[in-house]
Amino acid sequence: MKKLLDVISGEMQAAFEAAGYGEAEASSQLGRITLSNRPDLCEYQCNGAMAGAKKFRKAPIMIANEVAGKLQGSRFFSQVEAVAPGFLNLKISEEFLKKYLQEMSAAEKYGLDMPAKPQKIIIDYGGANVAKPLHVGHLRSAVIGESIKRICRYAGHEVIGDVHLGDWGLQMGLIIIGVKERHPELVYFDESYEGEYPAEAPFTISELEEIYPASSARSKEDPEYKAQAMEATYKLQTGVRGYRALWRHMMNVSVADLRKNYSSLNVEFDLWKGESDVQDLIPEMVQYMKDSGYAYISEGALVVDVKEDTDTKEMPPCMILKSDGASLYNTTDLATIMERMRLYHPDQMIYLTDKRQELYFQQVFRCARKTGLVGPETELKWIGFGTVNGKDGKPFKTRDGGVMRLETLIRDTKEEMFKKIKEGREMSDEEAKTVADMVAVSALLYGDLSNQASKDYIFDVDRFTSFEGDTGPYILYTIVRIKSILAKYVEQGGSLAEKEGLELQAAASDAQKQLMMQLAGFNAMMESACEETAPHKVCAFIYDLANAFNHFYHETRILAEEDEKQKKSLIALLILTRDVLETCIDVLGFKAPEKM
RNA sequence: GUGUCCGUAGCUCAGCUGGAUAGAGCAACGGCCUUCUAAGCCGUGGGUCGGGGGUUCGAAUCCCUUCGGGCACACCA
Repeated sequence: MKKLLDVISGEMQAAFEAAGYGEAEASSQLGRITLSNRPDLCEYQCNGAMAGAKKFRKAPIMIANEVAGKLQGSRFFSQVEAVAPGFLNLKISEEFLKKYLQEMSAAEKYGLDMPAKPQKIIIDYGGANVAKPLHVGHLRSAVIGESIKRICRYAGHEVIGDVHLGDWGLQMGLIIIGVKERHPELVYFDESYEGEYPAEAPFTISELEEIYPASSARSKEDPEYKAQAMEATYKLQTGVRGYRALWRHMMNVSVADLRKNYSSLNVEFDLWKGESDVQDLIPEMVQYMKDSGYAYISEGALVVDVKEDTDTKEMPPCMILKSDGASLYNTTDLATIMERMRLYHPDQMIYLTDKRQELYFQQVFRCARKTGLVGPETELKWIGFGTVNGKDGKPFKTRDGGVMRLETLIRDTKEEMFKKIKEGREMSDEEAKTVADMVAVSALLYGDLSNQASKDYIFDVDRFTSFEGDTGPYILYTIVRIKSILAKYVEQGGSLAEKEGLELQAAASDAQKQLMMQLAGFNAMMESACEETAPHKVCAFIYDLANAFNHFYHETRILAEEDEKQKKSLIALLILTRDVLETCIDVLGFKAPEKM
């Protein structure tokens, strides 16, 4: 379905042409219509007359007048006005708007066109490491990645989400020796042991999460300890049985915990792959890079040059192997790219990481292209997100200066929300708990997603969980309000079934028209949110939509409407508003309760 | 040092393919619940869009410069 702005821009363009301003190629944009930035004067505007003034050597107001003349009686506009110095101020026809929304209601995905060629997209997000607790920073990667995945899916693409665990590096060695230190008697460390290893893990998730930071801290001060960890890492990677068995336990315990945390945020991955999955591909890849002449030894390390003539900055080579011959992050990432190309041959791979990794991904992407791992038909995209800061503007910490665990954060937010609900509403504990969880998730996700991903942002739980303003709870409240009216309508004997003559009529008030205009922008918004991988656009849209609805709500008696036809029209509008809002929060990753 | 991102109301942020009077939320103040959820709605106050220069009929938006801040710059991930 054509976007509303495109429809009316087409009409405007035709008017420019009819008035004799169509022949020049540069004028093809003259008819472009945008939302008005002066809602007191008009609903939409076109500035083409001013843009064309120079080209046609004519005063813009004269052009505007001629174009406006061509549009008198247009079925799209109820008002076309040429205003100094050359603005074309437009009001849309209620009848046309009504028809547009009727078509939109009936259309698949509310009029969002599906791509001619759906893309296969792999999105790598989450950034979780085995045996390391998730913290606030992981919230961003998970939440933004999940939303981008859902937006692209809704827009008609095939999207595969991969958590891509950090499960193979030195951190594993550190944990192994940490475990060994605490429980040297475990069979995993007995190299002469040949029997079956226990099925039960010798640690819980909390123990694991305690071991890693302790080991990590110690390795920084104690070179001997670090050497042990490196040796353990080596043993694990070369396949020592006991170490592998221990590693599998770490994986199982940790992945179960990660799943739990992610699912409490409605984050779901299709793939739980990790660095370990591509280890077997590394020798082959390294050999290929050597044989093809791309890789060479520099300062002892194996590297691939990724400089380009147009670079204005230093571009260090992409390192494939360290000088001691060991693999590193780059090696695994390149091997993963190779594997993904073989298994899925995606049209696009999207990586979501902290923005500090920008240069690193530039190197890896260039290397992958230069060496032919990725062909020109596959797009590599990196999305960097900003740091999560505390109210002081510095990286977010707990009160005592430690790292805030994601689990704690989610729990605190849910508890806080539960309290607020019990204070303000009559609700059983059980129901309040369910509602609080939903509202808390909306607060966290909306709080994050409404900011532009690339920017740092201040994480302020008090603000996100606030009942007021531009927040997740406000959006949910609006949806619940609509649901409540619809429920009452049914209670009073109405029916929401499609065949009940719930036909949208032309707007009966200005507030209603504003709401309808806002709804009509859905397909354009969703398309651009997908193209630009920008969940915050969805947030901005539903915030405007919720405002438009609440304004309309306060001016309009819906259930008390006496004209039956008009009442059904209002109900149809409510249904559409609810559905669009729910579609939007679904792509953001949260849901609305029935009551709150 | 090189590169890069950012600087908009007291605070948190939109707006940036150039358009008319720069917008929201919070905070402050004032209204609106016997009527569909007041977690709402309406209103008031609050701005050298970091500074300077340029391009343009027109600049928060484009270009240059300058100040302030964040981040990155091969054997970490």
